[in-house]
Parts: sequence; C-alpha cells; structure tokens
Amino acid sequence: MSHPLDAAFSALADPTRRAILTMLLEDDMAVTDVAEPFDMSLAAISKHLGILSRAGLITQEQRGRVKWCKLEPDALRDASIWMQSFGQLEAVNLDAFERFLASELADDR
Amino acid sequence: MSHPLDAAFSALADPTRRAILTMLLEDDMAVTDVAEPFDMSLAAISKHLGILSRAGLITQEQRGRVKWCKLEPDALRDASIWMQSFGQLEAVNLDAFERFLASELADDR
DNA sequence: CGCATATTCAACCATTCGGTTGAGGTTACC
DNA sequence: GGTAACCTCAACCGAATGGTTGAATATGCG
Repeated sequence: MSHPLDAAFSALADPTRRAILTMLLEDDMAVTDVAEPFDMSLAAISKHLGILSRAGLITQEQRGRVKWCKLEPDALRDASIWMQSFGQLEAVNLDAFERFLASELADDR
Repeated sequence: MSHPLDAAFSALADPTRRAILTMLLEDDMAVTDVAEPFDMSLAAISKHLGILSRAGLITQEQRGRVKWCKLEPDALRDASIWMQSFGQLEAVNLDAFERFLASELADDR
C-alpha cells in the first residue's frame, strides 16, 4: 500500500473508522472514550485508531497514561481533491490546464 | 459491506482502480482497452471493473461484443460530501488542485 | 507500595482481496 | 460454418483485514 491515497481511502472504507472520525469532529478523545459506544473490544478500536493514524487522518498524543486522539482534517484534503477532480475537470479547461502544467514543470528548475 | 460509502471508498482504495477511473475521465473505453496498459490479466481487470461498477463509480453498457465502460462522476458526490463535512476544507481551490495533480503525475506509478 | 486505569502486544481465527489460470459463452468476420 | 475477438466464470492461492482473547507495560492514586 505505497501511495498515500491508498491508506486514506482504505481507512475511510470502514464504517467504524468513519464513525470514529465523526466523533472526533466534536472533540478530541481518549482511546477508551472512543471505544465506549462500539460493541467491540478495546484492542480492536486501538487497531482502528492505528490505521487512522498511519493514514494521517488523526494524530495521537500521549499525555500521562491517556492517549488523546485528534482529528487531522488536512489529511482529507488530498483525497477530497482527488475525488473532486472528477467533477471539476469538465468545468476546467483541460487544454489550459495542461499548458499550465507544462510551464509549471518547465519553470521548476 | 452494507453502507454505500463502504463500497465507494474501498473501491477508491486500490491504485489500479483509481488509475482506471482516471483513464475513463478522458473517454469511454472497452474492457480490453482498459486492461491494455496494466501488467495483469484481463480477468483481473474485469474484476476491478465489476467492483467499480457495483460501487456505482462506473456503468457498463454492452454493445455488440464489446462492453463499454463509462465514468459515473456523480457517484463520487456522496463520498465527497461526506469528506467535506470535515472541517474547513474550503472548496477546493485550483492552485491546490494543480499542485496536487502535478505531484501525482510526477511520482507516476 | 500496591492496586486500578489506560493502552498495546501477540497469537490466533475466519473472511475478504487481488491476483492467477483454464474453460466457456457470445458476437463479429471471412 | 469456422475461427477469432471480447469478456466472464470458477477454482484456486497467498496475503491482508477485522475481529477475538490473554498477557504485558506504563502511569496515576490512596
């Protein structure tokens, strides 16, 4: 799973993980509190959090004996942009975009 | 995998499938032509197309002996909307989009 | 110190995933 | 009609996924 989008999208593919992200939208939470509403073991939730963390969708900060989980909304941006490109390319003039890209790459040295 | 978002995101999690979607952005294609640039069997591509189709990201129309694959960009909307709810991802600005695509092309997998 | 709390680790299990191969069913062409 | 082109099906395989349990590791508290 080398590409970062792989990690992001496959992290988002699980409903439990999406629910966790939604919870974190309201506030940062400790692992145990994240686990509370779910009907599965704490260890399972811990794994889910690891996956979200490795995908960059959350960060975890240890403070004392509790580990706080924090949403990292920026990480959703690349994935969001990738998806929106399918809607937007119609609006955007593709030729102009390609010329832009060519000049961008040319300038870049 | 009951929730439609599950299907959409997990379909997007595979780089081969994202590459297929990108190809279909340019034009509708026959299954064999979709498969051509990839270093894997036709049957494997056929499976990928089935997954994309079941996720609603493409539609396939049989015409004669060839089955045409067509991008269904609307299907990305729900997933996109879901992601937008996370924070201040202001509507994608074109600069970010272009930078992203440039880097995407650069690491060319 | 001793015990409870918070979290992860390790081993295991069933299921799904992404690929292969080989056979088969349609459709088009000479 | 025979053959080639297009695509899927079915069976199989190794690896990854999502869950379990029980033990282990820190940290905080009385």
